[in-house]
Amino acid sequence: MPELPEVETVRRGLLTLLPGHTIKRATHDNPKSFPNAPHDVEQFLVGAKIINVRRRAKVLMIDLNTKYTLVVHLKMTGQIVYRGKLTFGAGHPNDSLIGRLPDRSTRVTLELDKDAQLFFNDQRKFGWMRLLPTIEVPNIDFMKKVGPEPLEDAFTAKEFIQRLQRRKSTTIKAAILDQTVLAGVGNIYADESLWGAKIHPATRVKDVPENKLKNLFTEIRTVMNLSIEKGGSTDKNYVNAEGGRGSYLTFANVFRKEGQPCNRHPDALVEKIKVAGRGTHICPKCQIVLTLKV
DNA sequence: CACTTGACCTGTCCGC
DNA sequence: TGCGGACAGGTCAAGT
Repeated sequence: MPELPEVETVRRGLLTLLPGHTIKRATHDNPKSFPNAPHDVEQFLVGAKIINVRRRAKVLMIDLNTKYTLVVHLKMTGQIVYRGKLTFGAGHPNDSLIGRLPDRSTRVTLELDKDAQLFFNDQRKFGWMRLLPTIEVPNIDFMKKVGPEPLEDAFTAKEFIQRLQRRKSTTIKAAILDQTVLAGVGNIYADESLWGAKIHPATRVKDVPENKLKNLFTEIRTVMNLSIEKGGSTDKNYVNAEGGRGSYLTFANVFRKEGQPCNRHPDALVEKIKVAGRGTHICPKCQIVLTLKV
């Protein structure tokens, strides 16, 4: 569920809430969700002070003053939710969501000082939270192979197109979902950016004209920036660091809009198809598969 | 190497 | 209501 804009929204929330807190205790209900040895947890997590919260691709990093970092991947249904003493009071708008935590999807609970808690919830147990030496984080397999950050100024359309060439026979949707090509695009922003660039998701990379690839690069940035501004996309599971919802899907053009008129062609209805093994949303009028003759 | 498919889990929704 | 199957926003391993 969470893609770059959702993870970035969580990061920004946690950054205002966590630094300065000390971790008093950690409990978990599932070794796969939190695989660290109890010895390391006692030595480097319990008693540690949180000093920073960073993000790379869809991965969150909570830095501790013990030179260790809590690395978190939310995968499909993960949530990181903070509950402080002040936000947990009668009448707070998020009480209904965070008031009843922990619940049966809570995998890890961190007890913080000042009567606060940090919950890692994950219905499907695909996500994980790992304690690693801060200096080792860039060396884990995922970090070594993940591609550039799409919102960094240093990442250019030219480099985007070059990196796409490694996947020239696959579909353009599979290529932008490939985290080694660029970081952070998931199913929602793949569909939204391809609609924006008027490219059919099943088009082979090598059949997409270069000017459309340039447009796609711009669209990826546009939809991600808009989504961050709207606090991300909440469909079912995603919530921000305080249990609140994101509103991007209100502004989405095709994702989960099957049967509704296309915003560019009111006479055409958005269709749901399958591309790269994923549910895929298109306007059949402005997104046509191009096949160049070889 | 590039590409596709299934596996990892739990929950929900849809058709019979 | 109950049951079976398909599906859900991400990655990885194993297959061709």
